[in-house]
Amino acid sequence: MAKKYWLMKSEPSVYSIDNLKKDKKTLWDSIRNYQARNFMMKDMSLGDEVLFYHSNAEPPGVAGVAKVSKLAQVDPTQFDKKSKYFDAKSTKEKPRWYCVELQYVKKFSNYVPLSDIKENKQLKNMLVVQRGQRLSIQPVKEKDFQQVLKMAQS
DNA sequence: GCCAACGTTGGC
DNA sequence: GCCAACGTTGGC
Repeated sequence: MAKKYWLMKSEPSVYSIDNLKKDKKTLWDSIRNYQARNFMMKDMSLGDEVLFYHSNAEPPGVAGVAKVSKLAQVDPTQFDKKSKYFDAKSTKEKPRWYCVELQYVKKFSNYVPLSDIKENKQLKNMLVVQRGQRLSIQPVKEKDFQQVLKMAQS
């Protein structure tokens, strides 16, 4: 299967590219949105590359690259009563939430702020620049992915 | 199954 | 901190 590309948002005050760099790998848990979950469950493959996006950051933007290192598995936080992501409607027999594991690839030496992506006409179709687009996991076209990499190098 | 109310996201 | 956009919930 051809490699696919994604953009995944994280608030750096919660989990940033530096956390991932230190951890090497992380479970992308706590996703409680069906569309985002379905991307992880149905569409992601091993080796898919991910733009690591810092949301609610100053400024918001793409901070680096990760890749999918494990396919979707049951999200453990849904069974943790102490977690804010606990879901009483989910059962072990039929878990509701799944998540993939991401592996650190690189942190951009040049952070790519959202404002630069918005100014780049070639990227005007990227979902992240569309108004009101809140989905925390988004598919990205290969040429858009490559363009963001280029911006991170310039 | 409609839709109003409410909660959350996330840029500004 | 504001608020627009969108998802979810729950009454009917």
